Amino acid sequence: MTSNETKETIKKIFTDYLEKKGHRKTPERYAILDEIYNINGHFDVEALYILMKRQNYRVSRATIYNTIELLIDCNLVVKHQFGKNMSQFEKAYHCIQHDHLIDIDTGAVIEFCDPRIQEIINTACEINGFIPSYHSLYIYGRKKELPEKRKKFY
Amino acid sequence: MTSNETKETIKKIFTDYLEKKGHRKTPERYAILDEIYNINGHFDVEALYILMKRQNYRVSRATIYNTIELLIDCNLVVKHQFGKNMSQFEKAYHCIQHDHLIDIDTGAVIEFCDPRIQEIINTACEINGFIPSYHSLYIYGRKKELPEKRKKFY
DNA sequence: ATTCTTGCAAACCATTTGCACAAGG
DNA sequence: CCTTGTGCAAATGGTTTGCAAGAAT
Repeated sequence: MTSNETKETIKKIFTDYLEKKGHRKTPERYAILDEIYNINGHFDVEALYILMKRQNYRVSRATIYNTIELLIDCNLVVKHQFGKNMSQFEKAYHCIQHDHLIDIDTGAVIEFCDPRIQEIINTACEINGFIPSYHSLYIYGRKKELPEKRKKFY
Repeated sequence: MTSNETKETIKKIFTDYLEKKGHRKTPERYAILDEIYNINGHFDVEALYILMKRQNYRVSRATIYNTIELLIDCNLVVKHQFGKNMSQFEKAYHCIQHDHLIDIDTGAVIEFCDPRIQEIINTACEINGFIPSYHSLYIYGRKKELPEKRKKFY
C-alpha cells in the first residue's frame, strides 16, 4: 500500500502546513491522518469514528471533522458528495488522478482515469483567471444490460 | 427567457413522465415545475419555498422535495452539491451544457462550457458499459490576483 | 370508492457549536 | 501561563417521515 517513506512525506506535508498556519501539532491530528491513509477507497466521518473507537482511540467526531478540514486545506484529503446528504472523503496524496462514474440505480461508484480532464481544467481556469486547486467529476448513468431484478436503494 | 411553446414542451415531458410512471398529475407539481423554470441560475429548496409562499401558493417543503425528485428523474432538473450541506438545483431542459468553477475563498460559482467533456463521458461509459444520464464537473480554485482583503465565508 | 398526494409538524441525522478541561507553545 | 484544541453533549438545520384530510383517477 503506502510505503513508510511515503508516510513520512505525508506527515511532513501536514507538519509544514500546521506550522505555516500556526496550528498546534496534536497527537489526535496525526492519528487521524494516519488512520485515513490506512483506508482504501471512500469513507465517511462516522465510519472513521467507529474505526478509531474500535482501536481504542479516545477521539470525538468533532475533532475528526476539524482535522479533515485541515487535511482538505493542505490537499491531503478530498471531499466527495455523491448526491447523498453525507460527505465522503478519500486520501489524496500521490493517488492517481481519477474521477467517478456512479450507478443511478445501485449507488455503486466506479473510478476511472482520463488525462483529458486536465486540459478542460486548464482552459477553464485560464479564461477566468483562476489557479486550479482540485476538481470533481461525477458521471451518473445506468448499466447497459439490465439484470432481471435490481434493488433501488438510493 | 423561456418561450411559451418551450414551456408547453416542458410541461408535456413532465406529463408523459407522470403518466408513464403512473403518478398523478396534480396542480402542485405543475406549479412547482413552472416556478422552477422562471428561476435563472441555481436555487435551493428554501428559496423556492419562500418564493412560492410570497406568491400565495399553498405549498409545503415536503411537496417541493417530492416534486423535485420527480423532475430530476425525468431530467428536467439537475441537482448540485457545491460542498455545502445544502443541495442546489437548476432547470435542465434545453440549457446549454455547462459546468462550474467554484471560488474556494468566496464560494462564488462561475459557469463555463467545454464540449470536450462529452468525449470523456462517452469514453468512461463505453468502457464500463454504462448509458450516461447526466454529470457534474466542479473545478475548485482561487483567483489569480488576490484582492487585499477577502472574507472567507465557507 | 380507492389510493395517491398534500400540508403540517415532528422526527431524523450529519454536522456544528458551547463549554469546561487538557495540553501545546 | 496563555491560548488553542479536545471530548462530550446539546443545538442546528436541511431533509425525511407520519398522519389525517383532500384530491386524482
